[in-house]
Amino acid sequence: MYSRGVSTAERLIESTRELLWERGYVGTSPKAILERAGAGQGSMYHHFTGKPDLALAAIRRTADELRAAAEAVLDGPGTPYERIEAYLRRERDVLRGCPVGRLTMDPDVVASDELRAPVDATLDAIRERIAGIVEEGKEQGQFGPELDGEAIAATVLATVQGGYVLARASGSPAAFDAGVRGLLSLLHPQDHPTVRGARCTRCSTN
Amino acid sequence: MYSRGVSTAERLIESTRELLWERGYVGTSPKAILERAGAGQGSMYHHFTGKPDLALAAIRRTADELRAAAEAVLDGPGTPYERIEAYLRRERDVLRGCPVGRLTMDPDVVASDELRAPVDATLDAIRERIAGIVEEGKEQGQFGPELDGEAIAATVLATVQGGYVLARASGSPAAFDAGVRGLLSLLHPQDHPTVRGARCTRCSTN
DNA sequence: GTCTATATAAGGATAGAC
DNA sequence: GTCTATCCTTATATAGAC
Repeated sequence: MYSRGVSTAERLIESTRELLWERGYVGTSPKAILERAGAGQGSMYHHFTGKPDLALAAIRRTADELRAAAEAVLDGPGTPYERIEAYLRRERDVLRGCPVGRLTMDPDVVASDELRAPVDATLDAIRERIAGIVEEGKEQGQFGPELDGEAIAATVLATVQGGYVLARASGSPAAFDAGVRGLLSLLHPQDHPTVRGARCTRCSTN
Repeated sequence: MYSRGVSTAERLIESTRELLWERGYVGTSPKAILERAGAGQGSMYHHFTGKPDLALAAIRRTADELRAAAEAVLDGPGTPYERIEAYLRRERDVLRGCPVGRLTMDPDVVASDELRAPVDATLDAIRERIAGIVEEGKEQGQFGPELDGEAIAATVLATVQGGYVLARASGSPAAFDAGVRGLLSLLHPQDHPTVRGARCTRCSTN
């Protein structure tokens, strides 16, 4: 329960963010939000028109935060491969799942263009960023020319989002880590010792 | 609404399966189930002890069905690569998501060992089957020896589960297809024209 | 076995006092 | 701005008639 020096509206949004992450939209009631925020009914309906309005504010903030965090890693130092690896291995509370991705399993979120928009925008932005990095890697010869940036980016993002599913199903982060490891092994640019300068046409590195 | 020649218990289970797929566990009420099944309160509490009990029957059936369908494709004809490709490309109603995987985003399902068990068992069985196929492919030289069957299997499954997330976020199956395409391009065993029999150490095919 | 009450709590929102 | 009181609907379950 938030309290010190923070506005009530702020506490409502933060409590909603937590509950949306833990229980999703359909699983989160105004009552639960109010209890966690330490506020009464009146406060919520004073600052927001209702549950969807408050959820929208919470989702927007969560989506923006996730996008910024992902882009910080992707725009960090290192080769294209290293930046993708950094993204895949970045610290995660795997069993909690993705606070943005989980919303796509919420029927009421998907049914609302307004609630779904921030989710879509964030995943799409990260995907585009990764696609660009893959294209960079192709230019530098780190990735083979047969790779399609957009497709690989979708695979990278899907591996993360699906990794959460496998981890939560088994109750252990191991499957998430395995999925990431598998993907990195497929992406890995290796030294290709060839005879007499012969070049592996697939990998296009020497 | 089911009716002809099917028992009430059967109609309750099938209605629950549909609703769990559409709205998840927390989003599905006994009332909605009864309406869809065309049954009254009494019938449900006669055949089942309550919502969790009915949901368990529904989840078990859905999990068993999915497992059988996946294994049918994975045990089909073709090379290891082709069988994995067949699994990845098998017909799916992408925007509906995975009826089993989506349950991992349900707080009440994950909180219950009993409800989570069939979900875990099914995903795990498919993963093991794929891992075995990858190992087969390594023995046959179709996949490089540096690949780890368990890890690749997790990547394959995660790409599918995560593909649903991306597709539902964007409201289009395109991202799912892109993720699959990306993964297949990474897995693809290609002819490696080399000079003077030089061998690409990564791909271990000629 | 199935139905129609009935019961208690929770979901979601409004009204009006302070 | 915040609170409490109140409202109507739904969620989940029980009781008892047929």
